Amino acid sequence: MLGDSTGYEINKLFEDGLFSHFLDASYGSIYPALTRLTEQGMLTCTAEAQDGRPDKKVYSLTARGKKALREALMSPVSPDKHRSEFIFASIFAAMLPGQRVAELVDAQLANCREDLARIEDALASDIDCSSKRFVLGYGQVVMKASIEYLEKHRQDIEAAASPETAPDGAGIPA
Amino acid sequence: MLGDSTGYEINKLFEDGLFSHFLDASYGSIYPALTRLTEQGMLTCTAEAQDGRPDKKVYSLTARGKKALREALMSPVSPDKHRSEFIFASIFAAMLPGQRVAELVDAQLANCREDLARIEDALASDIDCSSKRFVLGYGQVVMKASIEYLEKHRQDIEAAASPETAPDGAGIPA
DNA sequence: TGAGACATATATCGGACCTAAATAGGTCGC
DNA sequence: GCGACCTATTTAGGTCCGATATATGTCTCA
Repeated sequence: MLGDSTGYEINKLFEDGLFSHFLDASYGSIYPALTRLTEQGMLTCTAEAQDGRPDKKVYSLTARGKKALREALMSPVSPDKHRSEFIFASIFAAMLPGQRVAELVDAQLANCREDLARIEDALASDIDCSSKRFVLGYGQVVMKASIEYLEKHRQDIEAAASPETAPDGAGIPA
Repeated sequence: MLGDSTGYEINKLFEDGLFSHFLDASYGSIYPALTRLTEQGMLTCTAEAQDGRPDKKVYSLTARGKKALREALMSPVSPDKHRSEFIFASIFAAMLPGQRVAELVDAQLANCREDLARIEDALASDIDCSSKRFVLGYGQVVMKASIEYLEKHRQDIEAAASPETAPDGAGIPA
């Protein structure tokens, strides 16, 4: 729907592109899906020969594929899922040394800042499309809120860390 | 680590409890994991007979299990994953009727508000544990930021919706 | 000029995980 | 007494991810 594309390019969309913050899909899903959708008449495939590399297979959405997408978008959407190993580790801060907790917060902050930078780059360059701006703006406010919270409250979780003195498991929620 | 528990109770932790916003796991993961961890000596299991129901199997973390948890928490954590079908649909707002887009925003707002209410209930009742407060607080600010953004910018995505007049696909990002 | 890192490009295996249903009875409200 | 919902475990089926294999081009830096 976003234009003719190869599996490789679709993967990049999920890794660095417009989709990267709120969506995910990997080669193990993308290539089998392209094959299946072509068999079902949702896509057409044009192979372009290249020297020294596998053929570049460019896929295009058919009218039927577009109809199927529109129908899919009319059916109920499931609620967001947000998974965080950082949060998981934070729950058990009381059994970790303070240094490790600080390290976890630093890593989380670095991830958020990187994500925010990527989003703001995209916002600065492609201000053309309103749905794109809406999606990027959503990611931006969520990342900003996370960063602000971590900066303001990191001492709370760092204080919860178990120094050598505290007994194992003291302070873990019941 | 959070106390002796059954598989059923662990599931509730992921569905409504402390873990529900940032983590997920279902019976299909929980029960096999409990069996495997018991075989590996990470857990012990005590079956309590109940009339008319399957035995209630109460699992307890062993010293070895606790050590393995601590080691796991010292190994690198992967970055957060945030998946949203709402965002996916928003990207294609231009091929949907305005009514459908408004419906999607309403549903997303309802989900966020429900989540926020659950978090704030938990914050109001259990203010005992600092790591718990930190985790709930993180969820709270993220949900608040989402709700605020949706309320302030919903007209942007609703305006991007394709009325009957616009051609299919006009306004979809390139 | 050469080494190493990174990008292009597709494909697939193994395993982890989720969804959903099956099973069986209990409690609570109306 | 009926229906809705809660307790409690188990598993079959299918989807999806992570990692790797395969081959080659390009860019950087010494």
